[in-house]
Amino acid sequence: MARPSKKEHLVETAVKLFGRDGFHATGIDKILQEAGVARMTLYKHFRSKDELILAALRRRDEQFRIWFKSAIEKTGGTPAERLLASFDALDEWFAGRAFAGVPFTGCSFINATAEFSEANHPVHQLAAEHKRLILEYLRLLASSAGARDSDGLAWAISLLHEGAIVTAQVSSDIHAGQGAKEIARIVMAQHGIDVSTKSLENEDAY
Amino acid sequence: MARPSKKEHLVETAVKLFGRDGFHATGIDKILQEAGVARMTLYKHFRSKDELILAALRRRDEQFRIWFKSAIEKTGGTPAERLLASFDALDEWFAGRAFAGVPFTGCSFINATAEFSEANHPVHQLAAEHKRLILEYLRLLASSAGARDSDGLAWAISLLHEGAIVTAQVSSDIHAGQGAKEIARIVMAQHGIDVSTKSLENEDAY
DNA sequence: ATAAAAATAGAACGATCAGTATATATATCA
DNA sequence: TGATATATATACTGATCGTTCTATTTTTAT
Repeated sequence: MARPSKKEHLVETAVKLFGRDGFHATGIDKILQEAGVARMTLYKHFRSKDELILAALRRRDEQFRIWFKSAIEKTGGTPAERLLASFDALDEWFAGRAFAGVPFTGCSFINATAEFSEANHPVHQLAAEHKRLILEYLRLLASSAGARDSDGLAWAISLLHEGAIVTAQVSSDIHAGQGAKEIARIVMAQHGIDVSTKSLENEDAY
Repeated sequence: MARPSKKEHLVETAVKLFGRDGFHATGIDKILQEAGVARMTLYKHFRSKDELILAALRRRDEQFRIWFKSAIEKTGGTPAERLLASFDALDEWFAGRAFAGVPFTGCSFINATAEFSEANHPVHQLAAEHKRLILEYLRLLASSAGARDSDGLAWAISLLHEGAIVTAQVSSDIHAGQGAKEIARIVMAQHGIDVSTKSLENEDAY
């Protein structure tokens, strides 16, 4: 069959099923069946289920960060506006409009630490790394936005992201991002960034 | 044996193991062995594993809310101070000092929605109800504190809680509560509540 | 065309899963 | 003492778990 396909398709299927049903609840057989791949093909590419989990999460990390940054940057605003736009992106995700109509089932990395609680487990560490990479991106935006304490602001925005994700997940609150956005506005103002609705509209207008 | 014991001990063991290792990864046999209870005793009290999960989460909801409220109220401050004290309580939890030295492994209810993603699943709904009850308590505090929009403030504090919990869990950040507390101060000020460190010290002093 | 590589089907592994059956023992309370 | 819970141990389902083995077929590259 097509060379770029088998292993890749296996990982993509794993991303989908692990994300929807969880890691322990998703058996190898279900992944194989859904992907239409033979069992030995899996074990030719991966030593174990754990390695498939890691591969799936690495793929998800790549996939998510690419989508997230592009969703933010396509708005074409200032760094301050992009920080705020990140919350609009979250709501798109919550509404199931982010990844080819796949329903929102929470953040795969938060969910991963729920099933792998030991901090030194490779899966848990991969989740922590994913969050670190996003935090780094937010730091860049916060710094470009002229925040007094860009590290502190980025950390705060990240915490608001996590809060919105969990609120959307647990309480089925599709608009949690907008609520978090208002809090972000207050925090950004405190960091010396102008976030008045007017100035934002002026940026967009004409 | 002691009447108040067998079923109760089973549920408490389930709370501990489900909380630490997750729901699907924790087999019935491990719970029975750890609790020192016969298998048939479990099925005399519970129809299925799912019902044990529900019982464990109900117990955890009770246990957690009682601890949380008492940890906040023992500070004896004003309603505004209690809202801020909630973040100190979180850090106690994160440090493993809240529940008889049991290490922090995240919020069992957030973790539950990670493993039961369907919103109408009884386990997921129980998790949502738990969060609703905490939000109700925060609304009471926000209202007593004289917040302009007590619903909005309570919602914001709740979101900061979730953000702190997830940040502590994923990134092993034991002090996430203190960071969230600073954000809460800013938000509360915006809601017309005096949260200057000075006024708080004045409340405590002497 | 031929050799090497990749993917296939299918059986089997031992372990564990949730749940049931049976039969014995231990309490509780009249 | 005797009747009635309640708990016990143990073995047993049938299903599924992750993983390995063997042997065959298909694809790729020379």
